[in-house]
Amino acid sequence: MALIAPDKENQIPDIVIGRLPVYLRALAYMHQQGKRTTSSSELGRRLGISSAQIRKDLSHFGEFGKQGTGYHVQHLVKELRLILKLDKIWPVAVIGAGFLGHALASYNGFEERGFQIRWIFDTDPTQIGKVINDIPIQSMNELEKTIELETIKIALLAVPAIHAQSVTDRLVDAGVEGILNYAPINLVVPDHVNVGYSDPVVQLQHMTYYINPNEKF
Amino acid sequence: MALIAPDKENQIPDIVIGRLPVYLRALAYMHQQGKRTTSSSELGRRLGISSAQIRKDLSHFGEFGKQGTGYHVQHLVKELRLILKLDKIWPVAVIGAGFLGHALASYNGFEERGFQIRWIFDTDPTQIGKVINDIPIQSMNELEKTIELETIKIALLAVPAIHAQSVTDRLVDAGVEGILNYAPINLVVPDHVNVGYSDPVVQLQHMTYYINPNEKF
DNA sequence: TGTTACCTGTGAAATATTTCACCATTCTAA
DNA sequence: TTAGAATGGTGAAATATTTCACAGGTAACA
Repeated sequence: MALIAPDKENQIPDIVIGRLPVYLRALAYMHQQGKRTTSSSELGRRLGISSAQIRKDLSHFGEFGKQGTGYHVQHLVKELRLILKLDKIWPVAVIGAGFLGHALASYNGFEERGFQIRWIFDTDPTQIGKVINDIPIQSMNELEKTIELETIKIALLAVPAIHAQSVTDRLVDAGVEGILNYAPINLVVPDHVNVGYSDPVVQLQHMTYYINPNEKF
Repeated sequence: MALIAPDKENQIPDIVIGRLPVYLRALAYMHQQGKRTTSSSELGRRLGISSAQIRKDLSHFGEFGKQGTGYHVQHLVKELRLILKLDKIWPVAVIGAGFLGHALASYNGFEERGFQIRWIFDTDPTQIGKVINDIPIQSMNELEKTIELETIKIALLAVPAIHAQSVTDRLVDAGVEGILNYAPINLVVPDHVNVGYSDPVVQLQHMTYYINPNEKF
């Protein structure tokens, strides 16, 4: 008599989810270039990934290709956007209006890929009220109130490392569920909150392992 | 008679290398806080990683801890810096002097972690000659000449996506071996060149898979 | 000194991920 | 109509990565 797993884990590996946005980016680019169809091998060549991996990844979500032909680019773009819940625009808050917060708020590449920066917060009284890319900088005093009122789910965290954890705690308490952290520090958050990290130094230090420095320095 | 592998692969997994900078960052932080010793379990708790993984990772490079006691923070920091070749400062070039290039060049957190921004390049004639954080913006016409003369090995790529691949080709031809790419596009490079990617949208799209949008938008 | 609570480093086991290899299908062109 | 080349989906096999679990070793303290 076989024992049946009561709650068969059938969830898709996170590592697979993490590749989907990369596929989407490449496919959207192809679409923009006027390309109608592509194949797992062509996509793999562009991304430096094996074709089998791409097919296997996509197979978790359905059958999107056609044997002999490949994938219809526009269709696959549409499907990936649905899977990643990008059929609506996600409103996003930027926390911190330093150089980096300014650069993020000024970047116009978010919207066509599913996001819109709608709020900017800072503590500096001399910054508050200034406008970046049509968005007025708000006081951090209004953080919780605004997050709850607007049900903001995603924030870009561009504050000094020393304040990153305390601001994170405030964001989480107010209901934020996704944080992209630019401060060079690890954040502690509850399980239901997703954190992404962007620390250029971490990435550079990863590279230096493989590079031989020259004698000059 | 045993067949002996002629070229036994004994290299350390890249995924392990990728975690070392994160360990280093946390340890340097502890050191700054005045902490003398730590343990794999404490470090793991902070980073959301199992203690076994940390011990296993470090074991690839030697024995740095002491049973019953744990790790001497300052010592482990020193060892990790050696492993990652951070005992000297790596000079770095920023390509592109837009908002992002400006933010990168203005950031003062590089130096204490092993890097120094020393050059900034842009095509815009009205930008050339301007100074950011003591560094004058140079013309892209001087790119190859400067890279070769100074033997620049690492570059931060902050140019529009449309130019990213062609600039990359120039960097690689001139001798750059590590590129941190901020443009939302995949780069094709030879095997010996290391590329890191930083695209906030890719990270946000990864998160949205796990977050339920609210009804408001 | 004896006892207890902690630690590391590490083989072995358990999982997770990637790759292989092949069938069925599609398209092209002779 | 048929042959040949290309392609997706997918179990099975191969690899890679993580976790387990325990033999020492250390420190603190009664």
